[in-house]
Amino acid sequence: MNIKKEITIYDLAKKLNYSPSTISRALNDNKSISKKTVKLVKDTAEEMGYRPNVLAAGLRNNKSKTIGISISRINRHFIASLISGIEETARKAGYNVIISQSNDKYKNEINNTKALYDSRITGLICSLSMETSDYEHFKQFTDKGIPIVFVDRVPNKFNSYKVVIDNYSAGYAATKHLIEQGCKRIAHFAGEQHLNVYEERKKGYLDALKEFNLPIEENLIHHFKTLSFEEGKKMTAKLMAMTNPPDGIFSANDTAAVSAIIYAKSKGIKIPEELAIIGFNDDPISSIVDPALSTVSHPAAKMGEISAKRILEHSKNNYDQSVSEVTILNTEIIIRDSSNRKKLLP
Amino acid sequence: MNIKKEITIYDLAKKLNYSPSTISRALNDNKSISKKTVKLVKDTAEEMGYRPNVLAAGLRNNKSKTIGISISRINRHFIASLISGIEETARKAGYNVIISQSNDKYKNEINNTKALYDSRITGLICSLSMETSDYEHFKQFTDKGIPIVFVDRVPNKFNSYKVVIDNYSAGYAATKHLIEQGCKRIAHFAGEQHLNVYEERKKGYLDALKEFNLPIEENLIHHFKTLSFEEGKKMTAKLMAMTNPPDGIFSANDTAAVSAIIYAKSKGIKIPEELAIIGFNDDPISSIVDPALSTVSHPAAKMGEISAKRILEHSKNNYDQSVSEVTILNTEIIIRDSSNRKKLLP
DNA sequence: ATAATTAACGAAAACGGTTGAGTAAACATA
DNA sequence: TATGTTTACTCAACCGTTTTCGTTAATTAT
Repeated sequence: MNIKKEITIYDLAKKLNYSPSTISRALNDNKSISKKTVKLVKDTAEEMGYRPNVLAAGLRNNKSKTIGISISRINRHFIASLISGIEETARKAGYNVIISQSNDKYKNEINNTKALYDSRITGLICSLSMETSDYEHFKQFTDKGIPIVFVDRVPNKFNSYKVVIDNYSAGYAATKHLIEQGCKRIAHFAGEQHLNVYEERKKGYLDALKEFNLPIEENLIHHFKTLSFEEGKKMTAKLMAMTNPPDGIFSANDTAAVSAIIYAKSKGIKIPEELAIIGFNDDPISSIVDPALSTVSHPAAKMGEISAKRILEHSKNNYDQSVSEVTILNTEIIIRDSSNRKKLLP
Repeated sequence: MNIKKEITIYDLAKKLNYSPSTISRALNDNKSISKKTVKLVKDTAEEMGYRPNVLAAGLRNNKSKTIGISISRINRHFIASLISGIEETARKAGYNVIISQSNDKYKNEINNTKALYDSRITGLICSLSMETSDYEHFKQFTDKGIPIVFVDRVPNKFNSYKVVIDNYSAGYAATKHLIEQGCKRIAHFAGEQHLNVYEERKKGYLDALKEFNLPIEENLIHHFKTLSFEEGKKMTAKLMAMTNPPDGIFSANDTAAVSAIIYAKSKGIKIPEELAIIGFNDDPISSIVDPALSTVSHPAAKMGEISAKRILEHSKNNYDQSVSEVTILNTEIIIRDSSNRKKLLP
C-alpha cells in the first residue's frame, strides 16, 4: 500500500522549464500567456495527472469556491428539491456545496453557520430554523462582505438577498378556492407565527374570509408546532367532533392536510362534499392520497437555482452588500379531488 | 460598507506575547501547553472573535475535515435520509459534508468525483449512478489512501468499504410473503440488472419461487429503466390485460408499486384479493396510498451514519486500504393492506 | 534608427495554520 | 554536584496557489 505523491504546479514547472507562476497562469487561462504555452501546460497537466488543490487556492484568495447551505433538515421534499437546484447550478459554475442541518434548532444553526464561515464559503444560502428569531449569527458573514441569500423562511428584519414565494397571495388564493367551492366555515392549520411563511399564509386566509364576508372563527384556527401527521390527525378529530364542524380546511402544509383526509375518510366523512381540503407544498404524497389533495405548488428547485445564482453574481460583481434584493416567485394552485366540488356537479 | 479584517493566530500571538505555534497548539488542546495558557488563549480567541481558517489547516495537512458524497439525486426519500444520517454524524465530529449529484449519469459522476478530490476530502461516500459500470474514477482516491465507502448501490469488483442491506434476503422475503398470502403467479418489476441492488432483489424473488415450487414465467418479469410512476402504470396495464394476469406483484421500488395500486384501483381490480402488491423502500407515499402499500424498509439514515463513521474511523486509525469491510444491515418487511389477504379472513 | 509599447514570462512574497526540532528553565535522580 | 528528565515554549520550514512587480525580447510607432 504505497501512496502516490501529489503532482503540483512545481512539478509541472520543473518538467516544462517554466516558472510556477506561468503554470498557474496558464492553467487559469491568463491572457498574458501564449496560447501555445497554455495548451502545452494543460496537456502535460492532464498527462501527469495534475489535480489542483483548491485548499491552497482558497487560502490564497481567502475564499473557497463553495456555497454553504443551512436548512432545517434534508429529508423533506421541498428542502431536498431546493438543495438539488442549488447543487446543480453551483456545480455547473465549478462550485462545491456544503450542507448543514439545523434540525430546526437555533443552537445548531449557530454552530453550523460558524462551521460554514470557517470554510470560507463564497456565500450562504439559508432557510431559517423554526426556533430562529435572532439574526446575530449572520452578521459574521455580512461583516466580511460574504453574501447571504435567505430562501423560503426568511427574516423580515435583516438586510440581504431573499428568494421567496408570495405566501400571502397563495394563502389567499387557496382560501378563495375553498370559498368558491361553497365552503362557509373554513378551518386553518397554521404554523409557527414568527416564521414569515406561516404568518403570511394565515394573513392571506384571513383576508380572503373578510373579502367574502365570512366570519373569522378563532376556534377554527389552530397553530401547530410542527404541522406533523399526528398533530394534524388529532386536530382534525377535534374539529370534526365540534357540534358545528368546519366544511373546509386550509392547511399550511401537505402532511397535516393528508392526515386530515385520512382521518376524515376513516370516519366516513365525505371529501370534498362534507369537508373540502387544500394543503401547501405539492409534496409527492399529495397526489398519491385518495382523494388526491389540492395544494399550492412551490417552485423549489427553481428557488434553489436562483439563490445559487445570486451568490455567484455577487461574487463576480461584488454588489453593494447593503442592498436587499428580494425575488418573489409565483405559486400555483393545484386543484385535485380533495376540494373539487364543482367537478361532482353534472 | 467596510469589511472587517480577519483575526489570525498571529494576531493572538502578538496580543498575548506568545509564538504562533503556541497559539496553534493551545487551540488544538496540545498537551505540551499548560492548561493555564490554553485557557488564556481560548478565552482571548473568543473575545477577539478569532475564527480558524480550515483552508489553511487543510492545506498544511493535505486534507480538509470534509466528507464528500456522490449520489444520483438528492430529492428522493431514501437518498435524502441517507445524506441526513451522514451529515449528522459528520457534523458531530466536526466534519463538513460536500454533496454532488450525478443525476444517474456516468459522466457527471466522473466530474463530481474529480471536484471532490480537488477539495481534498477526508473520504468519499458514494452510491453509484445508474450508468456506472466502470470504476476507474475511484482509483484517484485509493491511490492516495483516501477511503471510499460505497453505500446501497455498490460495485461488486472494487475493494473498499461497503454499507448495504441484504437485498437478496429482502427480495426473497417479500416474495415469500406474497406466496404465503396465496399468490400463485407473482410478477416482478425489476430494475437495471447491472446494479447490485436490483440484481439481488430479483435473485431473491426467483429463489423464493423455486423454493415454493412455483414456475418462473419470463413474461411476468419486467426490467425497468427507472422504475418510475409512468413506467409502472404502463406495465401494470400490460400485465392486467393478459389473458392470465398475475395475482401478485413484487416491485423493486415503491414508486412503481404505488402506480400499480392506483392503476388497479382505477380498473376496479381488488387489492389485495385479486392482486397483492409489495414494494421496496418504505417511501412516505407507501403509507399514504390506499390501500397502504406493503414494502421493505431500508434503514437509510442508519446507513448514512455507519458510512460516515467508517470514514472517520479510517482517518483516525489509517486502516489498511486493501481491506474491504462490508456492513450488511437488516431490512424489515412491512405488511400493509396492499398484500394482507389474511387480515380479510374472519 | 530610436523610442515606446507590448507580449511572455520569472522572482518572491503572501495566505493562515501546523509541526519537527530545538532551547531554556525547573525539577528530579543518582 | 553533575546528570537526566520534564515542562512550556520558540523557530523556521512547509503546504500549493496566486499575484504584484519586474525583466527581457520582440514588435510597432515616429
